Amino acid sequence: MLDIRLIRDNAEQVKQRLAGRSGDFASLVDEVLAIDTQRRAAETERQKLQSDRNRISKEIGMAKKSGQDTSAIEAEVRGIGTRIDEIGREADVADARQRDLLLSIPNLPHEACPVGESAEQNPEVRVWGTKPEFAFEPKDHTHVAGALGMIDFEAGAKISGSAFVVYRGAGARLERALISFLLDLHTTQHGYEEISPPLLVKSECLVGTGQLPKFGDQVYHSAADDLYLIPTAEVPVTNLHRDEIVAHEKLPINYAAYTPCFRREAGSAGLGTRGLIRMHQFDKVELVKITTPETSMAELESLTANAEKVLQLLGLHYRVIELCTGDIGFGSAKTYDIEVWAPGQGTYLEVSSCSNFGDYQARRMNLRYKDENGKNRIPHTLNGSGTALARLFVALVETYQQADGSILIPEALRGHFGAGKIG
RNA sequence: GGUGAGGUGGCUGAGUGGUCGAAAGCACAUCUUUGCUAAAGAUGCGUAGCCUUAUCCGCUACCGAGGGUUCGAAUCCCUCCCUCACCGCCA
Repeated sequence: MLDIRLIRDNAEQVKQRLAGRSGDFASLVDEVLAIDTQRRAAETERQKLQSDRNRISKEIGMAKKSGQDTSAIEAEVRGIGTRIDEIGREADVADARQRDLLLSIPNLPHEACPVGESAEQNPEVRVWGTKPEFAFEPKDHTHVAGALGMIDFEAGAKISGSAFVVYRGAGARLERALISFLLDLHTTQHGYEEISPPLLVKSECLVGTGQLPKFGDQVYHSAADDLYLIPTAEVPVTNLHRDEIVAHEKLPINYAAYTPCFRREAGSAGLGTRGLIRMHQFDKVELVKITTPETSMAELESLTANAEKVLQLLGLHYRVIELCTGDIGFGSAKTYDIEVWAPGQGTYLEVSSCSNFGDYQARRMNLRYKDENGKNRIPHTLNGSGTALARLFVALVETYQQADGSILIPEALRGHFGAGKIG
């Protein structure tokens, strides 16, 4: 959520920076400005009337004590009460409308965010490793892992429908090994605290991180309980500190969480047709940071480096791209995507999206921190996958497949997996 | 799911209709004094909104949440949520 004062005082600048995004938000800014004027006028009027009522009510109390008749003056205050109700409703409606509008305006892209219209203009930041060479035609992971009995799409479809999968045997074990490899790496080498959160959350959490109200059709919802299945651990983990004032000594806060992620993928083309690449449910280890505004950009670099380390240790070729203003996520101010090479696909797959949200999420969830001078300030929040599992699984299987159909397990993972190869 | 007890400021905890945003204690900050690894005293110390050139002043709201009664609600009434205990059920 943007600061209404920022919009009020720098409307043109705000519009200009939002213009870099895809979509037109200038009219929303105008609308919020208009409602803000209305809201403040009503609020001022209401408070003046309340002040009158408080004063007169006090006089009634004192008059009654001294035995005077107060019926005339009571009637007068009744009139004020009616007026307060009327103007109060007006103020409340305007206030709610203003909040709705603010919640549907995306974050301002950071000055450091490259300007561009779409994904084609995302600059490549760096490349690690090289595309592996094969003495044979590398196969798709569905064939390699399918032949070894590691994944079963038919079983997934039978139980839950399309775009669900059952991992089994070495596949299930590989998935589990990856999860503990990732968590161990981030908690013991990178200084993150491990979190295992609930997978069902209240709507407030989704508003806090920005999925609601705009993207409600992408999350699973249990109407009977009004709870939502998390689309990413970002939601419960960042909201751990919703409505809190955190002491500055605690910053930066670093959390790592493994959770399954649930996404409806409504309207996604090609859902489930490319093996494990786009599923309704997938595992992910998420990294979340809460930092001071001064350090958030440096923390974005370290968070991204922490995620990259995963691919380096597994010996997987990848590239890092920076999202341009036209491609950046709704709440993000600056984002790096890490894309791993999948030889069987002949393409790079996004396995991590590392974003600095600035104060956008923190303001939505009323998260603050007390600085060195005892002043309440709004911290910055960041998150990134470290990394998504299903696609990591794809890259691993496709990169380490052998001519005989077996899969080699990279050195770094052998301790967790308990073997050097599959098949 | 049932029954009972509760939800007050960073914490503990008073407060059952009228100068209560709320006593007191603890914690914290600044200052003073004695002195020295501590003690005593003074002062200050919640959040948000409105007004405003202003983080001054002033005003408003907030005592789990939302409604209601009343001239006036932390205090009375209703609904809901949460915590704790016991029972039931259960991985």
